[in-house]
Amino acid sequence: MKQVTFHNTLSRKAEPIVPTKGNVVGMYCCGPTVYAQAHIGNFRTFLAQDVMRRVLQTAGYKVIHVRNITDVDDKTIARSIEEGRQLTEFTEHWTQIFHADCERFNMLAPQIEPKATEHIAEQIAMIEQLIQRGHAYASDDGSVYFRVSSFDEYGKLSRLKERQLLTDAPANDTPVDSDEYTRDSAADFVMWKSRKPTDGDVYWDSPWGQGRPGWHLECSAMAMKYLGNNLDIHSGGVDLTFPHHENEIAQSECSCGHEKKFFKYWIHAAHLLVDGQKMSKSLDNFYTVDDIAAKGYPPVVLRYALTSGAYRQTINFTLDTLGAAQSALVRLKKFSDELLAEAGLKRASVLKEIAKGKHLHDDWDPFADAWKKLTHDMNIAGALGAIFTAIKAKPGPEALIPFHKLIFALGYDLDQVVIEKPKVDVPEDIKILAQKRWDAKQAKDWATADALRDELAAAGWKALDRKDGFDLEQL
RNA sequence: GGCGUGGUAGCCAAGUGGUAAGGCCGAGCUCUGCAAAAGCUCUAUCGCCGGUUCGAUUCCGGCCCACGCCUCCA
Repeated sequence: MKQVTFHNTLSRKAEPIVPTKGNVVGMYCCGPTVYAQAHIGNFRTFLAQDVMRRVLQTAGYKVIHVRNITDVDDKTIARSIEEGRQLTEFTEHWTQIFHADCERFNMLAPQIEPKATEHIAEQIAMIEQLIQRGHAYASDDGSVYFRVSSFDEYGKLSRLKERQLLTDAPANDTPVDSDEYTRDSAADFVMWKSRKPTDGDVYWDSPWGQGRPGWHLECSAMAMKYLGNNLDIHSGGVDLTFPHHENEIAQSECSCGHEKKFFKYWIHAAHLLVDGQKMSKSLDNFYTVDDIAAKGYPPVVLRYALTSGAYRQTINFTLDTLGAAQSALVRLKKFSDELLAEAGLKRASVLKEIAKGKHLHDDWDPFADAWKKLTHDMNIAGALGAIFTAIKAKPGPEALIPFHKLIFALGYDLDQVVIEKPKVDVPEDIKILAQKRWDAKQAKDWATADALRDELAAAGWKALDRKDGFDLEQL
């Protein structure tokens, strides 16, 4: 039974994943625009995609994971010019930081990570096909637009027809970009943007003159190139449903003469709020992995906090949830440690085997319920509940593999979990007091020992005894 | 205005037409001189009002509140 279901935005229902081709699931994820460090909201989505992939792999599918890097757009160009750096150098810098963050989160690296700037030819070819088929037109200034009215199915993903768009936008909302005026219809979107002074030296030659690709186009061209035969899953944040994904569908399906459906399953992750509001720098609730790490929480704790809620539901992130995540992870780690110690195995080697697919049997006992929850539209919260319930029943050594298969699927790097409190520098006088208490204790002079404990407490310290000594903790 | 999501214990959060998983925190107990650790136990009638039903937190209708999207955005 390797059935995995996900909620498909196209049908608005949870559907079992049936790959286009055999046992291979093609999975395209809209990746980051590399102009700054990704924030935890971005990672909420990327982490959901990572678990999605891990669940599919654990179920026995071979996943081809493609995640693009958007390395040319208004923001990357503007910021790089601001900083006086070459676009490639600038985007390379942020790409590296993105990769480092992904690693810290223990995310599986996509097998293919295409960059927009390295697929200009494919994008131009797609535009040419669209023009040929009458779905696109060039304007006088050399920009090319997709003619939305030429595609009957436009809007099928976001249910555009059922919505009444806000049309009376304030006058100053009208884009000043010259190419915006030359569109035949307000709904038409740009696929090729003619070169502007604000683009600096960023441009490519094309049949329509110098310019650069529009944002929606790269995903279409690269997804078709790398997953043309495995158009299974396409995912991203909810905000991409419209217009980004709608436009991708239009471009892609029209470019091939409607021979192919551009992806069977569209999966969207909800947004993240911080303290009940949208993250923003002005509200001082804008966090990156570094910000959370600086507060003493390793990335695995943040990963837990960002993934333990339903992926299709907005989560409200607060710093308090990190404490809960930390404590829960400690329990998982302790359980893992016990099982491994009993079996005389190392966590890394067990997980490595699982990652390689060496334990693809369906023997999930005693975690069958947890796995079932995980494969049913990725119910991570439900799965965690089932895991803790199973742990409470104190299962035997047979739990080792199923438990670690779940840990693999959830992607928690338990080695990052710190069970002991970090050692802190203890002032000399406190050390002396504590030593005196220890000596009194050894002499079974309880009265003195207790008095010294009180003194320590008054100074803000607490002694934690071990068999052969003591640790000190700040109150 | 249109479309959509959510309101479950102090906090976070699953779930189901038949009297509510789990995590965190807190409290009590057990166990160790004390403390810590560990273990055990305890804490909700599911926003409000109607309806359908033998029975609804779960279905339907209305209302209130919060939030998201409506062409920059994970």
